[in-house]
Amino acid sequence: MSRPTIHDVARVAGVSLSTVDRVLNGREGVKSVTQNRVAEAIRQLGYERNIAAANLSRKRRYRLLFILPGGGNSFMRGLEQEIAAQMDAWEFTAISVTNVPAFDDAALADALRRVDPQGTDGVALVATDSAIVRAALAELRGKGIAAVTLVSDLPSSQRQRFVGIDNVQAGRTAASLLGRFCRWRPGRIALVAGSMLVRDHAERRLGFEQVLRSEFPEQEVLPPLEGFDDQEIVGDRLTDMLSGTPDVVGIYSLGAGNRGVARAIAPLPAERRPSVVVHELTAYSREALLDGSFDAVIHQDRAQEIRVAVELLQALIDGSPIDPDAQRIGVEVYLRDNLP
Amino acid sequence: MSRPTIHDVARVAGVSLSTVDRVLNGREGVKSVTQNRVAEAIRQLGYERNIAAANLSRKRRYRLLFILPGGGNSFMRGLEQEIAAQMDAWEFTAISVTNVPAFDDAALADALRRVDPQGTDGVALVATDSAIVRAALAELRGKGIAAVTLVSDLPSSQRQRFVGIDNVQAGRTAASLLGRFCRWRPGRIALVAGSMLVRDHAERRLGFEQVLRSEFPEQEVLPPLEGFDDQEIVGDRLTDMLSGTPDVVGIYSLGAGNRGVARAIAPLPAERRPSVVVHELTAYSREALLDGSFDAVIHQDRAQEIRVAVELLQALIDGSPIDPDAQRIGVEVYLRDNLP
DNA sequence: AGTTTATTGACGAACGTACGTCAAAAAATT
DNA sequence: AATTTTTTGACGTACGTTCGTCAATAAACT
Repeated sequence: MSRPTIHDVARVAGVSLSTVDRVLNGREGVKSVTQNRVAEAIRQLGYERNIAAANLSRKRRYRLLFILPGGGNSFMRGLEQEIAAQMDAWEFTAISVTNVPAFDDAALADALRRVDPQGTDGVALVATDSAIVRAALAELRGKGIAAVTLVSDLPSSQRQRFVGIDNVQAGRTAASLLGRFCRWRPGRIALVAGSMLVRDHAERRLGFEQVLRSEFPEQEVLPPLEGFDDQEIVGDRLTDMLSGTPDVVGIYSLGAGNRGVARAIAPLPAERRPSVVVHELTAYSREALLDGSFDAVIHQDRAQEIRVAVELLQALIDGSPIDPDAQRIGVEVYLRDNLP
Repeated sequence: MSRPTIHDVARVAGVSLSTVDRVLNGREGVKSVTQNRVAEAIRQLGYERNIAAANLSRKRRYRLLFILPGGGNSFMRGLEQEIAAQMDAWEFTAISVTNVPAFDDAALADALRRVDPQGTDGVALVATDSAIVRAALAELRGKGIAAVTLVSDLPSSQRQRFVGIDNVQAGRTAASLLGRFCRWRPGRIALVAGSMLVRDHAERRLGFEQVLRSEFPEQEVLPPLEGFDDQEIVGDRLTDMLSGTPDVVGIYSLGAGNRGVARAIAPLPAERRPSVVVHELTAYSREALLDGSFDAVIHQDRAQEIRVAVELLQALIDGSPIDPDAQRIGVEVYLRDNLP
């Protein structure tokens, strides 16, 4: 009736509890014939480890470290809050957070080198793309510490996984929306980026232009306006552009600086108002959706990103199997009417 | 360093383990002064129950029953698969599934009455709106069995919670999308429903018309076409309508019958093709998004619905507190480019 | 003071697993 | 056959909680 236990496995395999335990936990000193007997009993009974009991017994503590960019980036601060909020939902897991200056690869590499191998089992970091970070990451992994990248990936490094959205897909989705919003309205489309030096932004732009070119070839995309994720700069430059280019019917803002976008379009008369798609659902972008300044927001679920990162690190530390589906972070679309 | 246990609580409160246990589990026979002392110690230490250990000890088994409409409804079959898939992810929980004929309130009421009060702790049902179902539900609850409605609600009944999307919000979202897709293209909008007797459909229509009337008043909505969730009927009636009404620029299909919608629009020349928004992401609607027949799909996450239903029932059975946020099922929007 | 009742404590077994120690048995080596 | 090595078993303790029993104490009644 109830789930089989190691006792049942031992009985069926005709061995002692100790032997089952040795097999189960990969300890040495068991003949392969016996191992097979045990494995067969497990298969036959459909035995599954009771993870709760196992953790209870070994009193395992996963000690994880999150390394996030500091500064006023509201997305990162949101992530931090999310970690704090989930902190005590994780049994057997202690999470600490370190801040490093944003876009500073040397500081990040330094932080990685400083990680205490005795007191840390796994690290999640928001990567800055650079050779010294790759080197520091390799060093970290050499000490036997698990590592995943979060939000921003670092390909061809020693990081074991990446947790975050597919930014090309995000850009494609924005194009898919904006293309449809503006399909029957002649005009051009403006792109507001933070900086093309940031990997995420470059990928989003790529995806956006892919789809717009192939599916909405009648729509012209203006060259991207760099706003360095600063609302002042975004506001000023976009205001400039809009006054010089009266036929803008759509705006895609693929970085931060949502306030700047809102400020630039506010003075426009209703009939000239372009359709606007931005990134990240926050208190501000939410308001802007509700009052009609923005049409859609592309979002990534921070809570889920943290959850997945923690679960992934736990699995990597244990060497237990990983479900590739469960790791996916979806590109979410919010309009005024399906806000959570 | 590690989390406090009941031992710590007992020590700090200056009482025995038994007393802490009695307070924690709401057993009687503890003076309220002592209760307060214990409560204070808990607060002071930030003690949190170790649920794994608790469940391990009490070897609790939640025995849950899901009652779903039978038949070929692919959404319901998907739910069933989801239950099967999650089955062994739930420790201490045994789930069984019963099918009843769809839209048959007598059969549903009968199934509810047949529930074995000894072998069942909680029930999740897809409700059919009817008085006899309400009566059967009240009877069930009278036997001390927890009950939640799933996907389709039954307001003002004894059901303790509802798990599913807000269908008014779903309709609003569809209108928000379709309104924007068709904003600069003169024409009318067609509505394809299953039947207005079904609560979900009625709510979706309500939300759709709310938003379209208020935000896109220039767009005219045609009276809804009833397709009874049958692709043949939907296909035929929609084909008819489209030939008689050449200025249809948007279609919202708020029930099943997606294949019928696709069939009706297939023969139209590209420039007359309307924007199409439908419900539920399935293998078919996915294909239709990819080949451009459909523009957007409004979706509800079946896996999450099952997960929430199970967790909710567990909490209701235990009488433990319920996090209202965690129960929410979001109205998801999928385009060709953010498909999972 | 004596009696009843309410409250508290002490204890032990159980849940399923981990892990360490020591001895017994089996196998492999001289 | 004697010895060493490998493999296995037996057993105990621990993890944090639940739950039941029984005794001890405190408080509330005659």
